[in-house]
Amino acid sequence: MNSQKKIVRKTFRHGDLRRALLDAGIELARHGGPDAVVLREATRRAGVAPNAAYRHFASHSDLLYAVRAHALSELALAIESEIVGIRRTRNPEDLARATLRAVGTGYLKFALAESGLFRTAFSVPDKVEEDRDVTKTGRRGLNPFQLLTSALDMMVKTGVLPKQRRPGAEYLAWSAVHGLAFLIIEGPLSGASDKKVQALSERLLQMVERGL
Amino acid sequence: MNSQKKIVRKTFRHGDLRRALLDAGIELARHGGPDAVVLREATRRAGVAPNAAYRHFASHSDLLYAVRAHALSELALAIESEIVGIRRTRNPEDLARATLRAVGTGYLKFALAESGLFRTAFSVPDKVEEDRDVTKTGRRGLNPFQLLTSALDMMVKTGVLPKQRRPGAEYLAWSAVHGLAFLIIEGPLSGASDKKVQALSERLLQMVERGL
DNA sequence: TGTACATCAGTGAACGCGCGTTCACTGATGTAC
DNA sequence: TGTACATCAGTGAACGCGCGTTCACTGATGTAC
Repeated sequence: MNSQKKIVRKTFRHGDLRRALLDAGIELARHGGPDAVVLREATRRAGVAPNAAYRHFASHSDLLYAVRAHALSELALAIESEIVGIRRTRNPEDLARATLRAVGTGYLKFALAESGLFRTAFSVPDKVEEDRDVTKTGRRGLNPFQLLTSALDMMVKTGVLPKQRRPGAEYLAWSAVHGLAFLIIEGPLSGASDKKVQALSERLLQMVERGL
Repeated sequence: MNSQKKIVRKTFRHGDLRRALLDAGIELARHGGPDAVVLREATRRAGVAPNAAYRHFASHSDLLYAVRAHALSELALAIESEIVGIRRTRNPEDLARATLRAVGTGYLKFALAESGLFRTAFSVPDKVEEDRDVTKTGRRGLNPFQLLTSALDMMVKTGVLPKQRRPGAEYLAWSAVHGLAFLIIEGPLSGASDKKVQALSERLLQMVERGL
């Protein structure tokens, strides 16, 4: 039933229970989304009594919040690794365009590969724009939304995107990509082949680039 | 706590308990989304013992399914009423374009006005493409997805959308609109003003039209 | 270097909650005669 | 028109479940002397 990874401790003290609970929570989210992040199950996996969790998290939602932050951080890392993979170019306009696409591609790849974490990341409304919470960022200290913002800024700087079209552009781009992610992981595209998903992703990103 | 609309029956038999339970379920979904559709609460609102529900629904998920179907139907009606409101034009190309926009506008308006039902409608993956379930349709016998499809077909017929761009176009349009709906009701745009939402909606639909 | 003690991480037991679901029943209704 | 009876919608009581959370506790650890 429950995949009880009961860990037998030798010592009374755990060592790093907070970390262990968080890891268990992340694992639960990875496989079952936000609803699977159950405090009691996390303590079971850490091999500890249920109430021990309250030494490290004020409440269930406190744990869930930490798991969500981690999920956002992993998403940021996925986007960054896509940006790093852009092939070199002298042309700054091409680079700007490629960066925006990389943000979208990274986002979609993560949604597909880690749909549980992805769903957890967005299971609660969150003002990510000005968020300075470093547990939600990747290596560059930016959260996923901020990575998108900086890509769009680059497009303006290089003249690819007219300045007057910049305000609000992040929401348009985000909408398109997030919507496709939804259709793929929870909607009618959930059974579609990788090839079809791949093709739709590319066309969607084209649409955004052209339509912005 | 619970807004107990306890109905006092005079007769032993209820009359139309199925209908009453479904209505209660819809009301619950309207205010709290899919998780609020609780079988026991529906029976409470109908003024009936909890197990009475089993005369009319095989299980909790059976009830939830019926509520979802209703939500999809209401969404279809919202879209249709937007289509009906298109101002007259002789130009079939303009009409086709206006129809697609109406589909998007209706979708977004419904998501905003009835976010609980909207979330319920999409709380479970569903193959809507070939679905012939009439409890999910509007007046024209089409579900929301099929209304979108027919709008795109119109665009091809009038030459607004090149034929080779037609396949898969529904998923691109749907992605953009659904993503914005999400950002508005559950995401970072949840606190945004109506004006801002309105402006973003229009720009998004422009982006789709131009980018398809 | 050894000992007393404060700290506080984790224990064990229990709580109330609300859920979906099953059981054997009761009593109003419609129908056959 | 009146009566016996089958039907089946709704009742009442109970089930097991798993959850988040609280309580008074215990015992390993690090520190002060």
